[in-house]
Amino acid sequence: MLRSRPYTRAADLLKLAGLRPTRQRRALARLLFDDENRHVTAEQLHAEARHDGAEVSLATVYNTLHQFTQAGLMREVMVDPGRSYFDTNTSEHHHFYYEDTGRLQDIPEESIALAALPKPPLGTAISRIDIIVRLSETPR
Amino acid sequence: MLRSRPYTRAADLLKLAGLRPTRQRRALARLLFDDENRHVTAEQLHAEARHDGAEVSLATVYNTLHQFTQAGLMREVMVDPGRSYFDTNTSEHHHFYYEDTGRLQDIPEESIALAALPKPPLGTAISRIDIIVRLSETPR
DNA sequence: AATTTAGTCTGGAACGATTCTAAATCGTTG
DNA sequence: CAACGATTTAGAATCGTTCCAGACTAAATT
Repeated sequence: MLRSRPYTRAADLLKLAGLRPTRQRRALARLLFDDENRHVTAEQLHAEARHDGAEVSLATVYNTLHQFTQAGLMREVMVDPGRSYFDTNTSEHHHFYYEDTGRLQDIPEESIALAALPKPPLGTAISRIDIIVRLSETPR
Repeated sequence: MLRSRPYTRAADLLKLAGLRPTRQRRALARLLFDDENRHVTAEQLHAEARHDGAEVSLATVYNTLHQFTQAGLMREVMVDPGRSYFDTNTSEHHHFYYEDTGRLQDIPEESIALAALPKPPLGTAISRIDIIVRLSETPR
């Protein structure tokens, strides 16, 4: 009776995205969407799922992250060459990136803004703007 | 006598950076610095050098790009997971990224600006801010 | 100019992240 | 519950990048 949070958002989102609610997708969706917003790499999520006793292969984690992203439930953030981060917050926002730890964190909406967005060159449209504020630990 | 541009900036920059002007470094420096600013991947630069008849290994291209970057002659730009771009423009500026072609282009200084930069979280300092404006081709 | 020395370059092996593949399994529908 | 198509999987394959040990070369020393 400790199932504090039965099938909440996770299940609904799968249905909404038109993805079959398989055991693996349900487990991952629960980890990703049941609580607050998350920033994960495939490896991290895989480890976490495994740790929870969910049997999911790494390949499936990759597949699933891409499917969720394509369905608009997540987005990919590029901060590190050779490592992909996925973010469950799909609203317009930007990121702090802790260079030493590799942690990613949303920047509060109000504390950053573009003064002027550039005109896209002819024949193109802006598909997205990413602002990454890279942080380094201050030596004390 | 068509050597229109003898040893110009390239050689000086090597000296300035305290790097031995080896055959390979001179060839790469010439490609990178003798004309206007450039955005390249290691593979691209390698192909270009080879095409010019310069015998340089891919490993050396990587080493050299990193050395130039460490010396402050270039900077790395992260736009694509699993592919590193290097930019010869080290002044503060931001980028357009053509998603379909993978091309990178500077955004004119005036046409973009941050209204407010966010306060770095306690114990950290901002080491750099990157703005990537992602472009997609407009279907006509 | 020949020798030494230290920095540099190289091919190929190694690596980590990601994608692919073909066979096994599962969810859904009738 | 049969049967079909979607999904999952382990393992191989691929990609960009880094590492390594030996060969090479620019610069300093004779």
